Amino acid sequence: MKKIPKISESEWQIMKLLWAKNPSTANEMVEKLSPTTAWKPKTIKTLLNRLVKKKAVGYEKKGREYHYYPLAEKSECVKAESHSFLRRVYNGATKPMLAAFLENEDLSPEDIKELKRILNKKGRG
Amino acid sequence: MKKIPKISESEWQIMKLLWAKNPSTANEMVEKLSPTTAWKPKTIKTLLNRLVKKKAVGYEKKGREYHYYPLAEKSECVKAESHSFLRRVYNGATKPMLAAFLENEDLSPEDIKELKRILNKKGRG
DNA sequence: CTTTCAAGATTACATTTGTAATCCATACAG
DNA sequence: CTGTATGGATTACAAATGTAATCTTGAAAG
Repeated sequence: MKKIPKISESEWQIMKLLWAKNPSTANEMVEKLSPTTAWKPKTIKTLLNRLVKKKAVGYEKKGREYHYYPLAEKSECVKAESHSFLRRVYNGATKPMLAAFLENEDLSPEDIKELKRILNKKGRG
Repeated sequence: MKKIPKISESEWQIMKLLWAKNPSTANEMVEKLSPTTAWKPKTIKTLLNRLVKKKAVGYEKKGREYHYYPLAEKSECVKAESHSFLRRVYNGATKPMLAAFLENEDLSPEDIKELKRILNKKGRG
């Protein structure tokens, strides 16, 4: 298993964009983030630089701009962050965490059906 | 709803101890943490101080020691941290998050049964 | 009472993070 | 060709965090 770099709260925003559209230019990301954040373009460049330094992101020069792409795998990062959360908040106990979410969060009947389906498959496995 | 202070990774360790045994002395916590962390006692005192400053923890003087107790409510902190995680990693989408955990984490047959029970109750609700 | 030792208060310091502004080089406008 | 604007590189700076050492004070020991 490769080692995944630690990705901060703000950096996660960037990574999610890159996983969704690979590759992206800095300006594309500025566009996509402008409705949801108040970040100045320079801020986004800084975050990209840090991610490059952490080897979470790579780039290729295309004309005057860079085309950035994720180096860290989404599934790995999600797993790491999930486990970190689970450990921090629930001492690593999966079931209580799931129970809390199932009880407290809104779920549509379709969601519930889908989750039951997963549980059934799991039970049989 | 009251505003809950931001609790860092390390501080969570402290808060969990205080929620589990309320109140606790600093030395009790040092004891409890010594198997799991490499923190020096002074480090733990620092974390307690910061939590006091953040109003997440209070204390009462008892003889020469303080008896520390949580001011922030566990359920509130757990909820805040959960939502933060959900937003950061899953853009706030509960179902995909649950599906990922259900599929990837180990669950005993009893766990599965219990979770199904919760889902059934939810479905009926 | 006085000394001392340990709790807590204060201070320390590097790293990470959030948030950007300024500097520099070069691809395009003319 | 030359000037300029823009993308990226470098620098900036405060707050938060991890991790702890030193200072201060008062309770306990004698």
